[in-house]
Amino acid sequence: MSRASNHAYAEIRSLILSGDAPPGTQLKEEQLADICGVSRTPVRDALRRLETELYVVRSESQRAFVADWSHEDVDEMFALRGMLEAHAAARAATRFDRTGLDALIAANAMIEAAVLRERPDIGAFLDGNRSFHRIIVETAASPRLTATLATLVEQPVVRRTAMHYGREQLAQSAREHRELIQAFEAGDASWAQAVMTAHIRRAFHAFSSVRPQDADNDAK
Amino acid sequence: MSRASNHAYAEIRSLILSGDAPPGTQLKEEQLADICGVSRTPVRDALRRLETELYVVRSESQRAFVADWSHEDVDEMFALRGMLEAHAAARAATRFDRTGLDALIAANAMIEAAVLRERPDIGAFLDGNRSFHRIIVETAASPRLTATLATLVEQPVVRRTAMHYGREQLAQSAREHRELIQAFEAGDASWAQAVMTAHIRRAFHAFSSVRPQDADNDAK
DNA sequence: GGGTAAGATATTGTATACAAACTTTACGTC
DNA sequence: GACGTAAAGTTTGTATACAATATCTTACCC
Repeated sequence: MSRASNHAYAEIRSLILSGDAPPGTQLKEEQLADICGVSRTPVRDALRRLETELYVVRSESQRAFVADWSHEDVDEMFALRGMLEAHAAARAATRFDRTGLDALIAANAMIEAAVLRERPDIGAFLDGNRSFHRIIVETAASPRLTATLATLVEQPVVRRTAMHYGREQLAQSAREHRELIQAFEAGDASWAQAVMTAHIRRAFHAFSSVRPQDADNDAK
Repeated sequence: MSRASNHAYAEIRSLILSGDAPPGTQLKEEQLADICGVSRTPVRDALRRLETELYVVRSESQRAFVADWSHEDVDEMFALRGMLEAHAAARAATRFDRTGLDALIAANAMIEAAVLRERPDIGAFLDGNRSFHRIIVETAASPRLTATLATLVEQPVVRRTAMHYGREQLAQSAREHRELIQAFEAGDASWAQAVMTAHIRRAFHAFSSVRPQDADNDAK
């Protein structure tokens, strides 16, 4: 996809993630076109993409709205992601080479450095985390799996979770990554799969323990 | 999506499934617009949809081609579908009511009737099979799961598999459905999940045993 | 006063024209 | 003859105008 289309996608997505367009907000094509400085055509493309990623839902009459993720939705998303990422980890375990492992180790080093600061750097943590998981999914070498996981992007949720992680929870995340790396180095698919399942499951419970009023503050 | 858009989607999809547009064929927007009798705009929408469903792939320069499903791709797709449908079965097991179960029983009765004819009716088998699985996914009541499975449509593959099923294999399918119904009636999530996993796994192996030259004949 | 229908307004869907990008071809140079 | 480059042709991307459809407003009838 091209320049205008990507730009519209990024812009609208950030409207949603920043909270400027809270759940339930109607997304009108013309209005978005104005905001993004492009015509309606690329906006429509962007909305379709955001729709498959479930950031946007459509009414019966095809009007677009910012999706409202209920607790149950989040639960289901974590369950699906857990299954699929664990599967990715299992496949990746038999496919990693030294280069890939080193990249993984580098990503986790970045995460650990972010955690060890006086005041943990959430932005750097998230960047490292994203890299770490992306490397695993890519190593799994299954285009279908990659495409499927792409429609389950949960960055807003991960972000909200990480914002409320204490240093200890962030550090625990990095430790779990270390164990994953061990499993990959051993080429042990079952081990990798189990650790990943637990890793995502723990993140879910960390998310669930965030009280709604705290989460709301993210948007402000 | 609206009339023209849906029409283009259905038309292009059938071009691919019928074999008129074999894997690797370039899909040019203008040419498709002519065939479908609509303008390029709805064709573009349709191509985007087919792209997320992996019927269509794009070159680096955004040109669209009919996807070529390697044996490995099919393997992966069955693995993903197996995981997700088994998960759906587990969720559905705790959610079925009498109405839903009766619908399931009716769908399987249709399948068994199709199998018992002198010459098994593959079309009716496929219709019943589709209903059966759809009821389960709907009962699982997870919009995300439904959306995810929708991007893993494998009707071409199921079709090819069923075409080469003997009567015994078709009957075995129906028996597995019966066991699924038992698991649902017992409300036993683990049981339902295990039976569904085996059901899909067996289908994969039935598919794999179809020799490529036989499969090619389907298109003719 | 409430409900309904008709008109007005707002929003999305489609077609078409033009712009940008990529591919191919043909020509010139080494 | 091979390689590089530029120009022509092909294909996709974007903008805009118009059509269809949904939603809202208002006025009228009961």
